[in-house]
Amino acid sequence: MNELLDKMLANSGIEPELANEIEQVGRLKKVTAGELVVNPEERAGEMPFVLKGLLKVMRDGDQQNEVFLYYLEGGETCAMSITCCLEGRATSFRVMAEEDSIIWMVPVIHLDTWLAKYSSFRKFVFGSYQTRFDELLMAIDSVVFQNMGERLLKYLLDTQQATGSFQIHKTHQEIAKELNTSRVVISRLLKALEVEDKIELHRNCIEIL
Amino acid sequence: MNELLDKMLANSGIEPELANEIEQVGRLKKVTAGELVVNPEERAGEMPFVLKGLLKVMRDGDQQNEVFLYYLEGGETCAMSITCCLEGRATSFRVMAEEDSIIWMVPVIHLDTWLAKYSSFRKFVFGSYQTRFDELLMAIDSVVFQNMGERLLKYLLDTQQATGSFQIHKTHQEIAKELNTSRVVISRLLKALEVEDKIELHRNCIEIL
DNA sequence: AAGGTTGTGTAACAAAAGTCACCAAGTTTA
DNA sequence: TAAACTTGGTGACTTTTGTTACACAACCTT
Repeated sequence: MNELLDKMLANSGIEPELANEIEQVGRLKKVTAGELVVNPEERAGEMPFVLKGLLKVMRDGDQQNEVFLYYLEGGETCAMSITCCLEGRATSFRVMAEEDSIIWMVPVIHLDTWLAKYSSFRKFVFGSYQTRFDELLMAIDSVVFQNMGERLLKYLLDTQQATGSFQIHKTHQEIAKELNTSRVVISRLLKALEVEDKIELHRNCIEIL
Repeated sequence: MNELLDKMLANSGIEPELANEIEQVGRLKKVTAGELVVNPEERAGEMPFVLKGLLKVMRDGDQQNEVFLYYLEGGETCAMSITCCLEGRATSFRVMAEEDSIIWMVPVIHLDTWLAKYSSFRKFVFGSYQTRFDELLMAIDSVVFQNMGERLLKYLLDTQQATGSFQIHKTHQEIAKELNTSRVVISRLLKALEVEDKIELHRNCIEIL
């Protein structure tokens, strides 16, 4: 019935019986680029399996500021959503669709049962946690140990990696927001990267060389 | 036999049967202030339950730099050690004894069995994950959204909270290292905090007012 | 084509953070 | 007790990052 889901679950090492259960209780959600997937306000109690597309996870600050944490690609799940839903905590982070995406939303109610029953599910969930911890730690690295120029380059390369395209269709203003700095700073540093022949600048588009 | 352990496990909502198993397979480890508890090199495959004392978790950079992430107090466990051991990954972070501490070390081999068998253990482990995620996110907040003066104050207050003492026995150099900056910067900012009557400076000791 | 909007480049300046140099007061060691 | 070392204070300076202001080109709308 749902090819994408079957494929993703099989790839994640999840056994057919559990895959069937996941298929039974979940629902398909399609989001378009820019749309909010997990709202910090509404605690939907669902865990997202990314089937196709690209999501990005952002951390919100006290003011209107925010910072990019990492991308969630097809086949991945959002570990923070899991614990967040489980505990009903309101830790403020946002998951947004970076591209049009297809997601399988599963009520977290079933989590405990599956964890008890399926070793493959335990492996999957703990694997997700490990990956997310790594991503968060790398986010910390980049903020603590790198200067803005290095952070920017890393961001561009991460984006290239996640989207698979060497053309990044974002404005300087958008990038500035994700790195929690100002547009002028980004323009300046991008220009420097262009002089170093690492990128090429066009309107609404940065090309990685 | 081991009062501290029994108390901690009971407080964590772990049922007697599991508590008994944990008691059977673990070993007691005493560390003195400054000692390394989890070495990024040696993958011991053990999960630490902090019974008494205070540990701190640091992230190592590429160079000799490092940054403080959070404290682990009595009754807590190190979620990162769990996944790290499970997956055999070499994510570079360090757990050190901030005070003389008593830890119950448990081989991670048993984790999967316990997760399948005990709902209380699932609750405990996921609770730990949630707490650690929160701490990491707060670490990111403080680095991304705050300036060095605010970070320093937060660090002092966190330390006061964790140790329970209003006197922090650290040199400016040590604090500088934990915040990945230089001694001069810390001395300057501490002096500013003293002028604002938020702290009082002594040799080898900062007093929170 | 005119007029508005958006995106980018850049200069000039301000603030924050990092560096270097040196001094002074404690502490330890010989 | 003198010498050596540790710790902290401070001035002067540099670098990095952030801010303000403005010019201009590309794009869109009508």
